[in-house]
Amino acid sequence: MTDTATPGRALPHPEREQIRLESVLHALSDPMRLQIVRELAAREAELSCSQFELPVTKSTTTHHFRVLRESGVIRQVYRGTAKMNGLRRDDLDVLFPGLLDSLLAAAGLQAGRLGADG
Amino acid sequence: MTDTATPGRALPHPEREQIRLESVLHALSDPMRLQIVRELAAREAELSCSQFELPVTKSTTTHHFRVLRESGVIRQVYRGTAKMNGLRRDDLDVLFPGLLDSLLAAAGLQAGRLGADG
DNA sequence: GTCGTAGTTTGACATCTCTCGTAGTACGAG
DNA sequence: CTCGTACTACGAGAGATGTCAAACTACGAC
Repeated sequence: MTDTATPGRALPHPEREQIRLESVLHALSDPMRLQIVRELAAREAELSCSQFELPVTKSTTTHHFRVLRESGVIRQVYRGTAKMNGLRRDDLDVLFPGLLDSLLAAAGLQAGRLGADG
Repeated sequence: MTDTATPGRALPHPEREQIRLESVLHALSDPMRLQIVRELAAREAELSCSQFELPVTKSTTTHHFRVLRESGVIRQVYRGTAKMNGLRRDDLDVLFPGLLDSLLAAAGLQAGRLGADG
Protein backbone atom coordinates (compact mmCIF):
# COMPACT_ATOMS: atom_id res chain seq x y z
CA MET A 1 0.00 0.00 0.00
CA THR A 2 2.16 2.89 -1.10
CA ASP A 3 0.14 5.83 -0.01
CA THR A 4 -0.10 7.55 -3.33
CA ALA A 5 -3.80 6.94 -3.81
CA THR A 6 -5.74 9.98 -4.88
CA PRO A 7 -8.11 10.99 -2.06
CA GLY A 8 -11.71 11.85 -2.67
CA ARG A 9 -12.20 9.31 -5.43
CA ALA A 10 -13.05 6.16 -3.61
CA LEU A 11 -14.53 3.24 -5.48
CA PRO A 12 -17.07 0.83 -4.00
CA HIS A 13 -15.68 -2.63 -3.35
CA PRO A 14 -17.48 -5.58 -1.78
CA GLU A 15 -16.18 -6.58 1.65
CA ARG A 16 -14.43 -9.90 1.76
CA GLU A 17 -17.44 -11.57 3.36
CA GLN A 18 -19.72 -10.23 0.66
CA ILE A 19 -17.86 -11.84 -2.21
CA ARG A 20 -20.01 -14.55 -3.80
CA LEU A 21 -18.57 -17.50 -5.64
CA GLU A 22 -21.20 -17.26 -8.36
CA SER A 23 -20.27 -13.64 -9.05
CA VAL A 24 -16.59 -14.46 -9.22
CA LEU A 25 -17.26 -17.29 -11.66
CA HIS A 26 -19.49 -15.08 -13.73
CA ALA A 27 -16.83 -12.38 -13.82
CA LEU A 28 -14.22 -14.85 -15.00
CA SER A 29 -16.46 -16.49 -17.59
CA ASP A 30 -15.87 -13.66 -20.04
CA PRO A 31 -12.74 -14.15 -22.18
CA MET A 32 -11.78 -10.49 -21.96
CA ARG A 33 -11.97 -10.46 -18.20
CA LEU A 34 -10.23 -13.79 -17.82
CA GLN A 35 -7.41 -12.38 -19.90
CA ILE A 36 -7.21 -9.31 -17.69
CA VAL A 37 -6.98 -11.45 -14.57
CA ARG A 38 -4.35 -13.63 -16.15
CA GLU A 39 -2.14 -10.67 -16.95
CA LEU A 40 -2.69 -9.23 -13.52
CA ALA A 41 -1.55 -12.49 -11.97
CA ALA A 42 1.41 -12.92 -14.31
CA ARG A 43 2.98 -9.58 -13.51
CA GLU A 44 2.51 -9.51 -9.79
CA ALA A 45 1.88 -5.81 -9.75
CA GLU A 46 -0.84 -3.28 -10.04
CA LEU A 47 -1.52 -2.22 -13.58
CA SER A 48 -3.42 0.75 -14.93
CA CYS A 49 -6.36 0.09 -17.21
CA SER A 50 -4.57 1.49 -20.22
CA GLN A 51 -1.69 -0.98 -19.93
CA PHE A 52 -3.96 -3.72 -21.16
CA GLU A 53 -4.21 -3.90 -24.90
CA LEU A 54 -7.76 -5.05 -25.25
CA PRO A 55 -9.51 -5.20 -28.63
CA VAL A 56 -12.43 -3.12 -27.42
CA THR A 57 -13.19 0.53 -26.86
CA LYS A 58 -12.47 2.40 -23.66
CA SER A 59 -16.06 2.31 -22.48
CA THR A 60 -16.14 -1.45 -22.82
CA THR A 61 -12.88 -1.68 -20.93
CA THR A 62 -14.36 0.42 -18.14
CA HIS A 63 -17.32 -1.94 -18.04
CA HIS A 64 -15.18 -5.07 -17.70
CA PHE A 65 -13.01 -3.61 -14.96
CA ARG A 66 -16.09 -2.61 -13.05
CA VAL A 67 -17.54 -6.13 -13.27
CA LEU A 68 -14.26 -7.49 -11.92
CA ARG A 69 -14.21 -4.97 -9.09
CA GLU A 70 -17.85 -5.40 -8.10
CA SER A 71 -17.50 -9.17 -8.04
CA GLY A 72 -14.53 -8.84 -5.70
CA VAL A 73 -11.88 -10.18 -8.06
CA ILE A 74 -9.80 -7.02 -8.32
CA ARG A 75 -9.20 -3.91 -6.27
CA GLN A 76 -9.10 -0.55 -7.98
CA VAL A 77 -7.47 2.63 -6.73
CA TYR A 78 -7.02 5.98 -8.36
CA ARG A 79 -3.44 7.20 -8.51
CA GLY A 80 -3.47 10.59 -10.10
CA THR A 81 -5.24 10.27 -13.41
CA ALA A 82 -4.52 6.56 -13.64
CA LYS A 83 -6.63 3.80 -12.12
CA MET A 84 -4.54 0.98 -10.76
CA ASN A 85 -5.83 -2.57 -10.70
CA GLY A 86 -4.67 -5.36 -8.43
CA LEU A 87 -5.86 -8.91 -7.84
CA ARG A 88 -7.56 -9.48 -4.48
CA ARG A 89 -5.49 -12.57 -3.99
CA ASP A 90 -5.49 -12.45 -0.19
CA ASP A 91 -9.25 -12.19 0.11
CA LEU A 92 -9.93 -14.82 -2.51
CA ASP A 93 -7.44 -17.25 -0.99
CA VAL A 94 -9.12 -16.95 2.39
CA LEU A 95 -12.62 -17.35 1.02
CA PHE A 96 -11.91 -20.02 -1.57
CA PRO A 97 -8.58 -21.70 -0.79
CA GLY A 98 -6.75 -22.86 -3.88
CA LEU A 99 -9.44 -21.73 -6.26
CA LEU A 100 -7.62 -18.80 -7.81
CA ASP A 101 -4.51 -20.85 -8.43
CA SER A 102 -6.48 -23.69 -10.01
CA LEU A 103 -8.31 -21.19 -12.14
CA LEU A 104 -5.12 -19.51 -13.32
CA ALA A 105 -3.48 -22.86 -13.96
CA ALA A 106 -6.51 -24.01 -15.93
CA ALA A 107 -6.52 -20.82 -17.96
CA GLY A 108 -2.83 -21.23 -18.64
CA LEU A 109 -3.22 -24.82 -19.75
CA GLN A 110 -6.08 -23.95 -22.04
CA ALA A 111 -4.19 -21.02 -23.53
CA GLY A 112 -1.33 -23.39 -24.23
CA ARG A 113 -3.63 -25.92 -25.86
CA LEU A 114 -5.27 -23.30 -28.02
CA GLY A 115 -1.95 -21.95 -29.20
CA ALA A 116 -2.65 -18.55 -27.70
CA ASP A 117 -0.16 -16.61 -25.64
CA GLY A 118 0.19 -19.45 -23.14
CA MET B 1 -21.11 -47.77 -17.41
CA THR B 2 -23.88 -50.31 -17.03
CA ASP B 3 -25.11 -50.82 -20.51
CA THR B 4 -28.69 -49.89 -19.88
CA ALA B 5 -28.64 -46.71 -21.92
CA THR B 6 -31.57 -46.37 -24.26
CA PRO B 7 -30.32 -46.57 -27.84
CA GLY B 8 -31.43 -44.17 -30.52
CA ARG B 9 -31.63 -41.20 -28.20
CA ALA B 10 -28.14 -39.86 -28.16
CA LEU B 11 -27.45 -36.42 -26.80
CA PRO B 12 -24.76 -34.09 -28.18
CA HIS B 13 -21.83 -33.65 -25.84
CA PRO B 14 -18.66 -31.65 -26.47
CA GLU B 15 -15.52 -33.75 -26.82
CA ARG B 16 -13.05 -33.37 -24.01
CA GLU B 17 -10.80 -31.17 -26.14
CA GLN B 18 -13.70 -28.91 -26.99
CA ILE B 19 -14.53 -28.02 -23.41
CA ARG B 20 -13.77 -24.36 -22.77
CA LEU B 21 -12.94 -23.00 -19.37
CA GLU B 22 -15.09 -19.93 -19.93
CA SER B 23 -18.12 -22.07 -20.70
CA VAL B 24 -17.58 -24.17 -17.62
CA LEU B 25 -17.30 -21.08 -15.44
CA HIS B 26 -20.37 -19.61 -17.03
CA ALA B 27 -22.30 -22.81 -16.43
CA LEU B 28 -21.30 -22.84 -12.77
CA SER B 29 -22.01 -19.16 -12.21
CA ASP B 30 -25.73 -19.82 -11.94
CA PRO B 31 -26.84 -20.73 -8.40
CA MET B 32 -29.26 -23.38 -9.60
CA ARG B 33 -26.64 -25.10 -11.70
CA LEU B 34 -23.96 -24.83 -9.05
CA GLN B 35 -26.38 -26.54 -6.68
CA ILE B 36 -27.00 -29.32 -9.19
CA VAL B 37 -23.29 -29.91 -9.60
CA ARG B 38 -22.78 -29.92 -5.85
CA GLU B 39 -25.40 -32.60 -5.35
CA LEU B 40 -24.03 -34.61 -8.22
CA ALA B 41 -20.60 -34.51 -6.60
CA ALA B 42 -21.87 -35.28 -3.11
CA ARG B 43 -23.64 -38.48 -4.06
CA GLU B 44 -21.09 -39.96 -6.35
CA ALA B 45 -23.69 -41.41 -8.63
CA GLU B 46 -25.76 -40.62 -11.64
CA LEU B 47 -29.02 -38.96 -10.82
CA SER B 48 -32.10 -38.45 -12.91
CA CYS B 49 -33.32 -34.92 -13.48
CA SER B 50 -36.40 -35.43 -11.37
CA GLN B 51 -34.39 -36.39 -8.28
CA PHE B 52 -33.36 -32.76 -7.88
CA GLU B 53 -35.88 -30.68 -6.03
CA LEU B 54 -35.37 -27.39 -7.76
CA PRO B 55 -37.68 -24.42 -7.18
CA VAL B 56 -38.38 -24.00 -10.88
CA THR B 57 -40.58 -25.61 -13.49
CA LYS B 58 -39.62 -28.64 -15.51
CA SER B 59 -38.85 -26.64 -18.62
CA THR B 60 -36.43 -24.48 -16.69
CA THR B 61 -34.83 -27.57 -15.23
CA THR B 62 -34.35 -28.97 -18.71
CA HIS B 63 -32.71 -25.71 -19.72
CA HIS B 64 -30.19 -25.80 -16.85
CA PHE B 65 -29.25 -29.41 -17.47
CA ARG B 66 -28.69 -28.65 -21.11
CA VAL B 67 -26.38 -25.75 -20.28
CA LEU B 68 -24.39 -28.04 -18.02
CA ARG B 69 -24.18 -30.72 -20.68
CA GLU B 70 -23.27 -28.39 -23.53
CA SER B 71 -20.53 -26.77 -21.47
CA GLY B 72 -19.06 -30.19 -20.75
CA VAL B 73 -19.71 -30.26 -17.01
CA ILE B 74 -22.08 -33.22 -16.99
CA ARG B 75 -22.82 -36.19 -19.16
CA GLN B 76 -26.43 -37.13 -19.86
CA VAL B 77 -27.74 -40.51 -20.91
CA TYR B 78 -31.25 -41.75 -21.41
CA ARG B 79 -32.13 -44.84 -19.42
CA GLY B 80 -35.67 -45.77 -20.28
CA THR B 81 -37.76 -42.71 -19.72
CA ALA B 82 -35.31 -41.24 -17.24
CA LYS B 83 -32.34 -39.09 -18.12
CA MET B 84 -29.36 -39.81 -15.96
CA ASN B 85 -26.82 -37.12 -15.17
CA GLY B 86 -23.23 -37.65 -14.16
CA LEU B 87 -20.32 -35.29 -13.55
CA ARG B 88 -17.59 -35.42 -16.19
CA ARG B 89 -15.00 -35.57 -13.46
CA ASP B 90 -12.42 -37.50 -15.49
CA ASP B 91 -12.47 -35.09 -18.41
CA LEU B 92 -12.46 -32.01 -16.24
CA ASP B 93 -9.61 -33.30 -14.08
CA VAL B 94 -7.47 -33.91 -17.15
CA LEU B 95 -8.24 -30.55 -18.70
CA PHE B 96 -8.16 -28.44 -15.55
CA PRO B 97 -6.36 -30.35 -12.80
CA GLY B 98 -7.64 -29.54 -9.35
CA LEU B 99 -10.18 -27.05 -10.57
CA LEU B 100 -13.32 -29.05 -9.92
CA ASP B 101 -12.23 -29.93 -6.40
CA SER B 102 -11.37 -26.32 -5.59
CA LEU B 103 -14.69 -25.24 -6.99
CA LEU B 104 -16.62 -27.78 -4.97
CA ALA B 105 -14.68 -26.95 -1.83
CA ALA B 106 -15.30 -23.23 -2.40
CA ALA B 107 -19.00 -23.85 -2.92
CA GLY B 108 -19.11 -25.93 0.23
CA LEU B 109 -17.35 -23.30 2.29
CA GLN B 110 -19.64 -20.59 1.04
CA ALA B 111 -22.74 -22.67 1.70
CA GLY B 112 -21.50 -23.18 5.24
CA ARG B 113 -20.86 -19.48 5.70
CA LEU B 114 -24.28 -18.58 4.39
CA GLY B 115 -26.01 -21.05 6.66
CA ALA B 116 -27.38 -22.99 3.74
CA ASP B 117 -27.23 -26.76 3.48
CA GLY B 118 -23.47 -26.81 3.85
C1' DG C 1 -6.33 29.04 -17.04
C1' DT C 2 -5.43 25.74 -21.03
C1' DC C 3 -4.38 21.47 -22.84
C1' DG C 4 -3.84 16.55 -23.07
C1' DT C 5 -4.38 12.06 -21.03
C1' DA C 6 -7.11 8.61 -18.50
C1' DG C 7 -11.10 7.03 -17.49
C1' DT C 8 -16.55 7.67 -16.88
C1' DT C 9 -21.28 8.25 -18.10
C1' DT C 10 -25.16 7.90 -20.87
C1' DG C 11 -27.90 6.03 -24.25
C1' DA C 12 -28.49 2.81 -27.74
C1' DC C 13 -28.61 -1.76 -29.82
C1' DA C 14 -28.28 -6.75 -30.59
C1' DT C 15 -27.89 -10.76 -28.20
C1' DC C 16 -28.25 -13.85 -24.50
C1' DT C 17 -30.37 -15.67 -20.17
C1' DC C 18 -33.79 -17.25 -16.91
C1' DT C 19 -38.19 -17.99 -16.33
C1' DC C 20 -42.78 -19.60 -17.44
C1' DG C 21 -46.90 -22.12 -19.64
C1' DT C 22 -48.66 -25.07 -23.03
C1' DA C 23 -48.30 -28.54 -26.17
C1' DG C 24 -45.65 -32.43 -27.68
C1' DT C 25 -42.56 -36.76 -27.81
C1' DA C 26 -40.46 -41.18 -25.90
C1' DC C 27 -40.57 -44.88 -23.17
C1' DG C 28 -42.49 -48.64 -19.91
C1' DA C 29 -46.50 -50.91 -17.83
C1' DG C 30 -50.80 -52.83 -18.31
C1' DC D 1 -53.32 -49.72 -27.92
C1' DT D 2 -53.90 -46.80 -23.93
C1' DC D 3 -52.24 -44.56 -20.07
C1' DG D 4 -48.94 -42.34 -16.97
C1' DT D 5 -44.35 -40.63 -16.25
C1' DA D 6 -40.29 -38.10 -17.66
C1' DC D 7 -38.56 -35.02 -20.23
C1' DT D 8 -38.47 -31.70 -24.63
C1' DA D 9 -39.82 -27.97 -27.79
C1' DC D 10 -41.74 -23.80 -28.72
C1' DG D 11 -42.95 -19.53 -28.02
C1' DA D 12 -42.89 -15.36 -25.02
C1' DG D 13 -41.56 -11.93 -21.68
C1' DA D 14 -38.54 -9.48 -18.30
C1' DG D 15 -34.07 -8.53 -17.45
C1' DA D 16 -28.95 -8.86 -17.94
C1' DT D 17 -24.80 -8.49 -20.94
C1' DG D 18 -21.22 -6.92 -24.31
C1' DT D 19 -20.47 -3.65 -27.44
C1' DC D 20 -20.14 0.99 -29.38
C1' DA D 21 -20.13 6.26 -30.02
C1' DA D 22 -20.29 10.72 -28.18
C1' DA D 23 -20.11 13.82 -24.58
C1' DC D 24 -18.27 14.40 -20.01
C1' DT D 25 -15.10 14.69 -15.56
C1' DA D 26 -10.64 14.49 -13.01
C1' DC D 27 -6.05 15.06 -12.71
C1' DG D 28 -1.22 16.66 -13.97
C1' DA D 29 1.75 19.67 -16.74
C1' DC D 30 2.61 23.97 -18.55
